[in-house]
Amino acid sequence: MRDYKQKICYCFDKIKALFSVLNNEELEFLSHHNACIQVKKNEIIYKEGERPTGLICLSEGKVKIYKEGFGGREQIVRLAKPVGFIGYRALFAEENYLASAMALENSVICIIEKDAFFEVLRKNSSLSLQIIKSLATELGFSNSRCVTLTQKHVRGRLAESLLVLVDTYGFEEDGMTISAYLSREDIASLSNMTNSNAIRTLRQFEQEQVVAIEGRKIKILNMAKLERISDLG
Amino acid sequence: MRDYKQKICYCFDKIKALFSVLNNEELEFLSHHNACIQVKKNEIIYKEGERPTGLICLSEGKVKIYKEGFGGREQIVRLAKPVGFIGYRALFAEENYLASAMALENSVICIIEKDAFFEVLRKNSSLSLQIIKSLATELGFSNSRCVTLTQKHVRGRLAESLLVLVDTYGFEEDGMTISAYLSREDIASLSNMTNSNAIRTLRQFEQEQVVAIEGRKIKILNMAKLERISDLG
DNA sequence: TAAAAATTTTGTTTTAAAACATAGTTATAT
DNA sequence: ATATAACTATGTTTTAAAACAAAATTTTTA
Repeated sequence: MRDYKQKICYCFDKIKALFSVLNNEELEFLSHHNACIQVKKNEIIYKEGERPTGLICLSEGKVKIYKEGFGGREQIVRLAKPVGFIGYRALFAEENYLASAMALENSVICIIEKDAFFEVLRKNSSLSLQIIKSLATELGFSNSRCVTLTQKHVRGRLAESLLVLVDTYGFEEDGMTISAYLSREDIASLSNMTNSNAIRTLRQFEQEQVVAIEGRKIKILNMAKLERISDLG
Repeated sequence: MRDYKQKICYCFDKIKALFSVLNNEELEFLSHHNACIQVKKNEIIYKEGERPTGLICLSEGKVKIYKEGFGGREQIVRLAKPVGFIGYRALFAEENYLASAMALENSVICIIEKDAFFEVLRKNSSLSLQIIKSLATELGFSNSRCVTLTQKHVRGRLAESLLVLVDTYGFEEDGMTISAYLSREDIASLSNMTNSNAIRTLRQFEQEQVVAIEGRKIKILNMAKLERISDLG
């Protein structure tokens, strides 16, 4: 596990949005048990097997949550965006992490101490209900994604992944460039396919004028067609 | 949705075990907002797209939770055993069902009215925490299973499914016969493969003396080897 | 009990995707 | 500025699993 040194925190205000159901006193309390850390691109925030020490909030940046599969083949379970939680599953299940988290770009995270957080959680049932709802929603995503990752073909999976990227990170100002610059490797891990297939299929999409590619920059030219490819499987 | 008629309930005592954190008053309250229903083998309890009306508890029997995939290909998401909840994900996410539930054998379910349950939930933070924990645990399973279903080969997937069956339903008195009699079709849906492959691979396992087959009855002859096949992928 | 339906079984063919190989390109560090 | 490493790209071969087909068996029902 990374060595989390306490630093002066400039970002608690940002993550407040995640705790809209708390009152000022509770917010104040959490802010005193909070540490902020800058993580560099490609830096690992936590690793599979480690023990959670607190509730991690992503304040700025982008993070991938991924699992190591067979023969070192990686699968991206989830992409996190600010402002949002990461690593909460293991915390709530009282387990060690089952996945790892890595910054996709320079990011800022806040860590709220475990005990402090649970103290608030025990008292505030609105917060509990909110967490129950979001865990249940995520479980739904996970189940659905499992079906598509196993049943869709390469084209359908890649198309879906691009849509997931758009859903998660949105577009740049031009309204067509996906606002996330993943490596082909990461696109492959997200789509559950080999590197080669991700590259090849992306190239196909370009030839079909569904996307335009410029290095890691991907522009969606024909959203409707992309959705059709995804839906077709 | 099935027409849930109120019936005299003989089974609330059984499902009480699920609510160990509630006091007698709360239990009493829930028991008055509870209906018990017998469902026959192959009967559908709820379908993808329907709206949850309450918290369903499986009191007796076995139930599969499955999703319809592409080209009607079914994937079993989870197997439920008594005593346990089913259909709670959609209820907590405040969504319609994303999966369907079908009885694998004659079963008894109890349905606790939605509003009554949430009323108790809002007041009892231990119950909330318990639910948070179990949702988080299940999310972990779901993520892990997704990796194995996509990355393991047919043999590994089938071996894992047999282990899941054992984990969930255990053995008969002989200590080797899996205490669940699924169709080959269901074994295939659980292992994310075609019918033919499930049958063929099961036959292979028999030839390798890992299992013994007698119709739907499956005996595990060599657990260690089965685990090895599963771990190898 | 016979007929029909559903399920299980086995063999063959086809195909999608992985594995492999190798070259070109871009980024990083010295 | 040049060397090294990391990433991207593309072609070829191999392989695992799906698709297809058709028979045998079991279960259901009329």
